[in-house]
Amino acid sequence: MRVDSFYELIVSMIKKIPSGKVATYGQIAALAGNPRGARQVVRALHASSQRDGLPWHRVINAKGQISLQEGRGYEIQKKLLESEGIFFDEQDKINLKVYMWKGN
DNA sequence: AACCTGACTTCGG
DNA sequence: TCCGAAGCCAGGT
Repeated sequence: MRVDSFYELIVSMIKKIPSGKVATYGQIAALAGNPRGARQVVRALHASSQRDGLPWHRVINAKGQISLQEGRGYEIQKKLLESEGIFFDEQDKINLKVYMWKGN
């Protein structure tokens, strides 16, 4: 099977996101070495969410919102984040200034 | 090989 | 501040 170090890197970065914090796709991509690879992060998530074991729900878009649509996991992700103590404002947005993971 | 698609990001009006 | 358009990258058809 084919393994890109970039892909592996993405997965390991996601695993490092601490509970109660979130990271954006672009941020993860940058940490993995490709600032323009946000879409590849999405791909990694799709592939790994099945295997379970990584906090896919802590990855959101640059606006601080969940990118999934209702009935497509949106509610599940929101619930998971709230259970970790993450607060959503009136517009269902997360305050990145407070919850964004600083990386490591 | 060309074209389409996606859990994105950024810039300009 | 909000919305649309363009840019980006890689895998699937």
